[in-house]
Amino acid sequence: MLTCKTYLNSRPFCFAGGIPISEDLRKLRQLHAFVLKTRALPLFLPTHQLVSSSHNLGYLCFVLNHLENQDLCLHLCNAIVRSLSSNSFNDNGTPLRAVVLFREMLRNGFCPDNYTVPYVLKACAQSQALREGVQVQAYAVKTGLVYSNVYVKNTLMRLYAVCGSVSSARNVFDESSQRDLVSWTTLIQCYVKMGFPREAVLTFFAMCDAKLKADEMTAVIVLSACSKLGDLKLGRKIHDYIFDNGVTFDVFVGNALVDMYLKCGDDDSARKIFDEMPVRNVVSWNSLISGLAHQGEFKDALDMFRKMQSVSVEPDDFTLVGVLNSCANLGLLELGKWVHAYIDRNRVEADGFIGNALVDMYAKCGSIDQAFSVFQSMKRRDVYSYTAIIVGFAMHGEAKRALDIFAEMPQMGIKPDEVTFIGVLTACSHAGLVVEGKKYFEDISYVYNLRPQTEHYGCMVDLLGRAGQIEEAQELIGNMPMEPDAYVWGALLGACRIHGHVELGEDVMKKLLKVEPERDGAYVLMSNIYSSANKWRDAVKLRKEMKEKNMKKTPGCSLIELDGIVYEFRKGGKSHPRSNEIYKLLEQITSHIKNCQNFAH
DNA sequence: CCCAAACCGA
Repeated sequence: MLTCKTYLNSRPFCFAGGIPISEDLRKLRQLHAFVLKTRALPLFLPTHQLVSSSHNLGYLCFVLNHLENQDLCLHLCNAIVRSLSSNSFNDNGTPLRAVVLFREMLRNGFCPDNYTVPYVLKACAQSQALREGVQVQAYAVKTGLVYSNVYVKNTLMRLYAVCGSVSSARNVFDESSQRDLVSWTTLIQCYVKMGFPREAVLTFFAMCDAKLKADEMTAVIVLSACSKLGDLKLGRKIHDYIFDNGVTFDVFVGNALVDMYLKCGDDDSARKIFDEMPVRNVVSWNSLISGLAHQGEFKDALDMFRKMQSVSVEPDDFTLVGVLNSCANLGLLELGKWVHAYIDRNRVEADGFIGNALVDMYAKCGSIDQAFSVFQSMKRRDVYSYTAIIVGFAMHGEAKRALDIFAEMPQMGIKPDEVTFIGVLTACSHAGLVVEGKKYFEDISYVYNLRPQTEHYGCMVDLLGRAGQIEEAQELIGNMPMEPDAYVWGALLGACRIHGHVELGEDVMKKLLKVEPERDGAYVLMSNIYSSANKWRDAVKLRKEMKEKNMKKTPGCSLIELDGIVYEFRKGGKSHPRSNEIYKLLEQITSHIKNCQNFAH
């Protein structure tokens, strides 16, 4: 005789996957027998136990259908659907089992209700199962749930949001006037995720017009839209809104504010918020570190990383990517290696973001072989991995290796993006591969269906210009579908310098000054052209003009790390204690190089 | 039912 004791004695927390099917089935049979006999469930049967039987959802449904109390039946199914869709229980395709149960419910004559549907939809959203979700939607439309229950509506919007369909989410939103804060927030979120921050902010304002007040979640999402727009004025406005409307300043809001201020270029406000946060978590530190790195303030980013360690906050992937990025841009190979060792100690393999950041770091720090070995050891490589190593080889003058790696991409099923082609074209440019470069440039549009950007034209002008094909470079500029920018003109002016075209140079300088009047690059290049043509008077005149205009100097700057100390050298700077000796040596090297050049000619 | 942050560039 089966008693409830039998059930209570079995392990209460055996989840599916942990137990063999046979035992699962045996338990269901026991349950089946019990239900058939009593038309009731054993007392105190925990839901977990039912969930653990979820390998046989059809059978489970069938069993439950024999219960006398049909309300209880539905209630149990809902509990199971709910736990199948919950976060704590969603490895290896568990969420989709919620859909299976939903189907079994219909097959067994249950009527899924306003508790079932949102959770099934949530499960679909988790697995990005749009096809299944749409079928559930059909049910929700047929039963009218979509119109009568705002939870159903919101989870449906959420499904479309994660599947990337703004218009469908918007349709659901528009369909009935029953909307709450979550509906608005989900729509705003959808816009941000799909790369329409402007629409997100407009929707937020529409929400305000509809007399709804944002909560912390809405605030966080709208702030992230401001970050993406880099619109400081707007960001401040949202900050004021948060303050005026009593939105709780929790750690999420704080983090979002730090992120927003940094992405909008207001470091001081970001630091102020950070300092005043009553509670901080690793994300707070990450926002600060990656935000500073994003602004190009790599040294500050690393200072914050040290501070973070001094208060014993464990770095996560996001932190390490920010740190590696800073190392890459400062050339800090030693710290980069330390991070690499840290990763090896704390995880199995360096893939994804971390692996890509490592490849980039080693490449930028001059260890191209290390970069390549990390690249090769990665189990999964994406377009970022490939681009990082291609750009790395290109920077190191190894055009052939760069192009060989590029040729591998199609076989691996990875489509190059715009940045990849920057790497490919610079590789060609440095190696003087004009014919190949032209071919790759054509391929951008005709093979890969991408649109060449101003940057790609810049590379091509550089490539043609260096090779002395100035007319062709000019022709290319003439055919550009967009306005040439400073890089394009700069590349052409650089070519004029290399090949000594004074008159054309003067022309190009004017064009360059038009698009970039505030920088000194055009003057510097042009005065070099004059000097090499022995037109000293023109050169001096230009230098004088430059001084009068008081323009922004592009600081020539390099960093070198020695025994863990970073030395920063600026053009003309004398900050180093032994700068006299350094300049003397530099002069010797320069004259040595000049001698070699003369010898070569 | 809705919460933030990261990797490739001339």
